[in-house]
Amino acid sequence: MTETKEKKSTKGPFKRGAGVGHVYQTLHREIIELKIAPGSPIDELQLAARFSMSRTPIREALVRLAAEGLITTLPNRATIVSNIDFLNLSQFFDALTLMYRVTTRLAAANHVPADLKEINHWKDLYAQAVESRDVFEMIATNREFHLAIAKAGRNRYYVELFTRLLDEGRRILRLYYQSYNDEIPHLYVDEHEKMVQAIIDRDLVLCDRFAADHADQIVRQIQSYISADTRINSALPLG
Amino acid sequence: MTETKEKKSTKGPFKRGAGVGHVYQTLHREIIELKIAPGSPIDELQLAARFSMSRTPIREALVRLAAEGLITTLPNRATIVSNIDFLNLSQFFDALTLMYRVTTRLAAANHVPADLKEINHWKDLYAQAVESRDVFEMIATNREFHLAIAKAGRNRYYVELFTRLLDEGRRILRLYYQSYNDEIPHLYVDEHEKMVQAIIDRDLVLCDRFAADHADQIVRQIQSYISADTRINSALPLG
DNA sequence: ACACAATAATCTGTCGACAATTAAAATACA
DNA sequence: TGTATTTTAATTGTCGACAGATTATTGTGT
Repeated sequence: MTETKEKKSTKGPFKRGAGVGHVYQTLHREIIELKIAPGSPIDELQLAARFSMSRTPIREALVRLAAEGLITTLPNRATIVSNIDFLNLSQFFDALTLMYRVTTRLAAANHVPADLKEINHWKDLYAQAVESRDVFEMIATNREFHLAIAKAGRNRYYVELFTRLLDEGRRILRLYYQSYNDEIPHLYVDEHEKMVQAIIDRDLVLCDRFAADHADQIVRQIQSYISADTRINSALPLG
Repeated sequence: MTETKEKKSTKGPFKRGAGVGHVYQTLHREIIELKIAPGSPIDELQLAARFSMSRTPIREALVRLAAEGLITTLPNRATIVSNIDFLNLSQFFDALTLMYRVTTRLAAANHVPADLKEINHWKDLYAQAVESRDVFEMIATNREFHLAIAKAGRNRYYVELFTRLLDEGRRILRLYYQSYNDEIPHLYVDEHEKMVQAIIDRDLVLCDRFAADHADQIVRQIQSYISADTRINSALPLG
């Protein structure tokens, strides 16, 4: 046999228990990228057919997503993609700002050379996305950039919370990207540059200030998007 | 029929989908309270027999616990209760301290009268537990006290992270309660009193300082427990 | 024509069983 | 006797099917 294990058959393309992870990751991305709109019902049978597997592993993936708050299960009724609760956005902004500050500070304190390589990698990709005016790529690379900083800070609790917050932020930005303005992203490129330099210099105070400023920028941007939004009732929960 | 719905039979004491929640809560508590030791294997068949239900709802509860990090699933092999990783305790201390400070500050800013009632309730219960020298009750009520403060702060992201951290702390304290000293708890009673007063006065600065001090106390306490621990290899992961 | 009740359809929650995989036990061999 | 190899056992991951519950549909009465 030239190939020991690639696909055990045409039906089951995943080996033993890898399917759940695949379903989880796929749905996660589709929810974050608003491929599935908030409030949309999730049909287990449909997913089972789509991924060509039983409902059982599908449900396990859904339970994971529910634990993360990405989907909401109405008991005995449909499970839906969680709505973005615009009524409590201040909680989100507050936590996001704090995590920006804390993770950047910790990165300055704890980073090793390998971390800088990763951070610079995403910093460059973000600048590149700005150059080519690819809005979705900007949103995605910006997330990875700040997540790389968080990982350099070496605190799994912060990394976990920050990941959730950045993902939530991606959903909101996607929802309002229509009014995206390409002045702001260039500003972000500069701010990213300054943050990285402060991390390299291990200047905690400067990191904290840059991170706070950066967070304020993003919060203001999101707020301006929302207030500039013209769609009627776009912010109302569907349920 | 005098009773419309209580138990549909002697076998299934829970109605439609309430079983998973029960299993989750029960296992959660048993893990937190160290009824099940870290590293212990979790047998699905055994749990299914114990709760007299199929493996399917058991597995869903386990997936939830795994998402929370309380259990670890080795693929195709046993799932075990997660070990406390003593190598990265500083991450835990750092995050715990930050959450103490942030939640107490927010409580000062956002609390309403009903919150104070809840906070005072648990403050009194803690003091009472100290009086009766019930160590486990101290640990439990202390958690509820600080969680009540966090809830008064009205930020679900912080409440969620803080909950996880406090639970992790409970596991560690349980592991080392043998050397519990009843001088410290009295100090905590005073500190709790001062924190509540600062919250009532809406004094953010004072809240921050008291919370930071309180966190430092607890961190020092845990650290002293660990260094005073005489058991050989008690801090080593089993795997 | 509208409100209400009965019925049907659809989807979730649960179950028992089978397949795949790994750990343990038994056997063979040096 | 100790080590490698096969066999057995136990346990996880997956499946198809059934039962309970909710929503949509149809039917009935005023």
